[in-house]
Amino acid sequence: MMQAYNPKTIEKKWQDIWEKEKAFATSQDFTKPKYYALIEFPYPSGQGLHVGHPRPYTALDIVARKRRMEGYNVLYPMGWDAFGLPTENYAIKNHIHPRIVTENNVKHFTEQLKMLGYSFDWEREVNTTDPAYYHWTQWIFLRMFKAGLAYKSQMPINWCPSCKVGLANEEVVDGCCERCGTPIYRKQQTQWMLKITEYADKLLEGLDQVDYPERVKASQRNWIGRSTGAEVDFALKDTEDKLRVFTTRPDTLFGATYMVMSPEHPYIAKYAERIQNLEAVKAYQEEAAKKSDFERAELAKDKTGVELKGLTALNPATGKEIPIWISDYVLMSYGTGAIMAVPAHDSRDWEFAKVFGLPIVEVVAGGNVEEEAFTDVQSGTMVNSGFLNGLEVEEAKKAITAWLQEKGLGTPKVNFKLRDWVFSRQRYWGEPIPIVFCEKCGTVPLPEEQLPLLLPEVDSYEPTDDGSSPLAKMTDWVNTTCPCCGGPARRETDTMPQWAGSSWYYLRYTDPKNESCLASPEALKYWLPVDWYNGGMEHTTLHLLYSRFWHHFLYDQGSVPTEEPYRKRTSHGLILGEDGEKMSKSRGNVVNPDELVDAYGADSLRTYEMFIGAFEQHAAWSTEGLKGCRRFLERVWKLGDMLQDGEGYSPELETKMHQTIKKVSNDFETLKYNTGIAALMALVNEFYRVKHITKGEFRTFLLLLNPVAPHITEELWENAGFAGHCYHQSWPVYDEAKTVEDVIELAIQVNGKMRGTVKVPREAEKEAVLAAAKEALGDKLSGTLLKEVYVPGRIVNFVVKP
RNA sequence: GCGGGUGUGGCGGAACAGGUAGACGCAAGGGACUUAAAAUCCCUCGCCCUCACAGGCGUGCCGGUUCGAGUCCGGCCACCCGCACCA
Repeated sequence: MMQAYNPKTIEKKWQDIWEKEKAFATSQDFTKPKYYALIEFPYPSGQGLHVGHPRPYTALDIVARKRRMEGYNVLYPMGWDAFGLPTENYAIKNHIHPRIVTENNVKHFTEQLKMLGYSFDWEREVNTTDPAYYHWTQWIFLRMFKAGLAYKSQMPINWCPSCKVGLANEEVVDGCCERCGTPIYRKQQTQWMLKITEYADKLLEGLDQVDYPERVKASQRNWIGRSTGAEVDFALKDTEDKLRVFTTRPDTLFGATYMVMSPEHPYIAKYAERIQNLEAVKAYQEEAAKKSDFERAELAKDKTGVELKGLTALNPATGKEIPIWISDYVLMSYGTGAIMAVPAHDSRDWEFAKVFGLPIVEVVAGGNVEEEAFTDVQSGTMVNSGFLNGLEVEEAKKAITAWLQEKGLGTPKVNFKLRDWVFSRQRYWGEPIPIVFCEKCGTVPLPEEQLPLLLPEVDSYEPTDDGSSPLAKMTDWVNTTCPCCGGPARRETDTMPQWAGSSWYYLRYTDPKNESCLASPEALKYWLPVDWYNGGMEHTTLHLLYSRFWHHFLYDQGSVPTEEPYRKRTSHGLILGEDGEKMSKSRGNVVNPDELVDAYGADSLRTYEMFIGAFEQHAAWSTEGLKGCRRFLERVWKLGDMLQDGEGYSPELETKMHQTIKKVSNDFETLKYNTGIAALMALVNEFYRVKHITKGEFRTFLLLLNPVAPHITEELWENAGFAGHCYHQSWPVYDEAKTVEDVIELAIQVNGKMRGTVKVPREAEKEAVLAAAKEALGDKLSGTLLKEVYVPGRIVNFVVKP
């Protein structure tokens, strides 16, 4: 009888051995087959890890450990996405430098991760706040600037009055700041922008060549929001001017009975003199400006607007004079900021027309436009549309577009919902933007040799109410000389958003200490693309899209060898609190991994997190369930007591062994960790049932369990006197032929209902099986036999008429 | 509204490619061991009827295909997530 299972001592013991032996260091041998497994690097918050973190980390740790045993050179790195607001806010509140806060948090996270026994290559740790790292973040920015993809723009931004920072559209949720929940409002400010829209099509097309879950691809496509249609010019009556609109339904042009401009449309000022009801118009504009985007959307139900009296347009198809309205249901930021309204075939226009009594003219037959807008494009025939009459919608689109082009009235056009990325933050704890403003030379990029541009020490990290960065107060730093002419110049004082550093970190892991480039071409060529990238669904439209954009750009620059960064992406489900609600401090349902590891051990926690349920689905925490996994490992621990000599598998377990190797091998590849572990539990139950285990069986079992529970398996391996360590061994192989029993139990049905079973040799002839089945049924089989169904290895079914 | 997903015991969840629904685990009940408790071990565990055997019902609902449907097809319902006056 060996000692009791004590995870505390054995886990520490093996973690020390792995560290000392550099057990999981990535090989520099580029001739070996490679495998790059990546998990999203964490933001080192003050709270430390919660039980949600280990789920994806363990999942890919299993893959990484298995791949090493299969002979791959594995890169499984870890790092820190350490710039960001919470650290800065904590620093402000407690008067500590954010760098110190970050160091402490990173230290805490590192201890926690090491305590869980992950096989990360800690030699390749990266930290986005390290100047040696953000050197290259700045470098990429400069490259974008030189390529014309980074530009400064005076524009309304999403301003969070609490964080005192401008936000990207992606960071605004329900009109509120994603971080603090404060309602945002629009504020005019000069901002750095990245032209992600230039890559909209590439980002869309790239999705076809990668292995992402459908829901991830769908949200990216939806976010990019490509729509095809046409731009059409409507002449303004009694002017030389035209009002341009974008429409996806040029086929309905004959039904355009009025037009609507956004309240921000420049024509309102341009034609102010003509507008007879200018006061009412201005009042409406002011009202609209006061509303946040959120309020605009919330009040969407009721259409409001004002007609521009004195300014009308001509429908190019009908030649009829039609009124122009302004309404906040038309957005200045999409299309041309103006629309042609076709109330019969657009539900928003229909509602507006009903409110203001505007004419509704049906041009696609098939619905009842008095009741509701008919928006179907699949069925329906053109009517009231001159030369389009009788055509189907799709044909009409082509015909009218050709006609518009011929007459010089319009052109085909593609629009995207995707907007350029607001890249400035008026904050301290971020990468300085390496740009200088010179009166003579204008906006000047810092020469690459001057990188990294270090974040200067400041007295206060407080953001300013006027919207300028804390760096603006550092006059010593701000005032500099122009790299171009040597004259006086000022530095850009905004910093980059947190998304910058995380947009390329996976590249740095391949060559983390390189001082002359972001990573050597040899390393990139060998390691890219990332073979498997797991992360949260919440990063699907932000991080994942941004990093793909940077990667496509770097590919165009010749800096990386692949178009797409990630070959395969998976998303883990959240771990919810025991109450089934999302874990949060305010709900008080947060579970701390430190206490769990202390009470049950890292191997138990790892096993439970993988056993908790389907990996891609959310799962509620259960400490009872964790205890069950600890119980399983206790049973594993005691297998040693039943150990018998024998290198092979005992006859009664041979099939089960081969089946289990097959099942576990497959399940660990396909995110089905829960059933893989279930198979290992079932195998242990078998060992207990037969009350013995051969050395050969024990070896195989330990190796299969090793990626999940690495500490206990190494300890048992050593205790059993096996040579070397588990992590030196090859992954067990199975013989397909031996995964099937020689004698199988067949189900027997009568008229499709289960009526019994029969044991027959696997290779038995049909006649023999049917005879055996009949005998097994006995007098349960009565009536006229109509049909006998025998599917070898599956089922026997007798169809009878009673 | 658009897009994606999910519905199976008291619970988390299994079920290859249409072939014995409920693997594995949790909880619960019973028993053994113990002065006792914990731990451990053994048994039971979808619902109804039955002492038991046998039987009937059962994978959100209705219908279809099939010898046979949790799985395929058609039509619904409910819930969750993402996006949303994007023209």
